[in-house]
Amino acid sequence: MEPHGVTSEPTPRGRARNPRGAGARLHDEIVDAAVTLLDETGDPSSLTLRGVARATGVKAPSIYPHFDGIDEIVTALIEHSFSQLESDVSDALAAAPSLGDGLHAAAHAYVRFGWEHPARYRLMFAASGYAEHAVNAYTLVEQTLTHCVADGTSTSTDPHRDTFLLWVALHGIATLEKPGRAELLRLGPIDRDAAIDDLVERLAKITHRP
Amino acid sequence: MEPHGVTSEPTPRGRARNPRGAGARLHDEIVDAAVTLLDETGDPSSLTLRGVARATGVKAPSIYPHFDGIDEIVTALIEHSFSQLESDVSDALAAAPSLGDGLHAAAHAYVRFGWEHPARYRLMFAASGYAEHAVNAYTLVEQTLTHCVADGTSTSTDPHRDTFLLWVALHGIATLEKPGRAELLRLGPIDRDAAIDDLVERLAKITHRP
DNA sequence: CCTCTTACCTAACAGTCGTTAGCTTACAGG
DNA sequence: CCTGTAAGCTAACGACTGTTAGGTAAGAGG
Repeated sequence: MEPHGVTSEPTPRGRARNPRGAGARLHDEIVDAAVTLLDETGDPSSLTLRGVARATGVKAPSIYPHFDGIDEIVTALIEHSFSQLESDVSDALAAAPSLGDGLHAAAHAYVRFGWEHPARYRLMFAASGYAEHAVNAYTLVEQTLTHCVADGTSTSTDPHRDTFLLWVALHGIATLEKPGRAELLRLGPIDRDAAIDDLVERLAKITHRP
Repeated sequence: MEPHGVTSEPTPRGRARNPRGAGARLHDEIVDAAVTLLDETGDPSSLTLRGVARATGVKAPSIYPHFDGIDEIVTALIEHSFSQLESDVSDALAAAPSLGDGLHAAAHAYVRFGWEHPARYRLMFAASGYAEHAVNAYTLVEQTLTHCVADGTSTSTDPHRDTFLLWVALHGIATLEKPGRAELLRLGPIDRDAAIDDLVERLAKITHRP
């Protein structure tokens, strides 16, 4: 480009341009940048079109070929996050040696997601319409609990209701922050991980793990 | 008022001015306006200095004698809301005929606040430092639960931990929205109010009410 | 009646935001 | 090699934001 190269960067202004057919690659880069931007700032108001463009390494107008505006980006971010949460939960469930352990592992995986991405977790459930996304992980847990009842691991008489109660409680603990907040609350030290196990045992009526 | 009134408004531009010594009255009006603004829009990003001024019926610079900026207004809003929540809970507790009923009533009052002011409730717990505010209502519940144990209404062996579990679960249900969201979730109809009672009984180990 | 302080205002600034219009540059197909 | 188009750019707009500087009107004290 420059005859005798003082400027060695591939593109003089802006970022490295995507190759010919791969313009769609920017679409995913934008969502990823929005995710890390939200995770790092912790502030949903940082999700502006210009801010996301900046985080992507792109000028603002370059967003428009891929998204109609910031709302579409946020929608994509939320969908991306829900599928991440869902696979976290189902992976934990699948990797466990037993159904009871699976429920415990799934509960921990769920709450961990909330602890590790607090701003994103809040945004996911702030928007109305979270129900459609959450339903997959939800029915997964409900089915597991039903199987637990069948094989005697759970004494639940209403897996449908108990799944709801368990999820509500986990949702509550997930919106807390993970570090020593309990001490800040002057409650004395409370082991959060043990609390999750307690909730699973009491609300899903799972007998103590062997 | 006016001798021959074409202009009937007391002050030609702006709002009715406060009387001489009562300039501090605007301070509370600003907080009230911020509260209703957030409750009505449901969007924390509507809490701008100019927006709050508009809702108060005042021009933007008139805020500065009372608050250094929007952050101070939000802080005042949060403190106001926590004391409202606290009095809601303690009123419910005090009005109940028995300790067990009191815990149920307090739980319902707590969740109702979250349902009726969703954006405000979220903002209250989004800011770090909510712990200092919540601690009052919290210890109130813990003491009540301890008394329940003493008089046999609860079989809890660890009121401290069980208060934490109960609060976490209530916090979870409070961040849901009140209308038929459960149906939206395709869970089939779940009675939210009955769910609250379930949580109180199972987590605080309260025996069924007479 | 006069004055001075209180309570609030207007005017204006710099910065950020979303959005449109139009330009530049690299590369694939002929 | 030439050309067309894809990929991303610059420039600019109008609207909104926080914030400062300085004005105006009303009412209490003298």
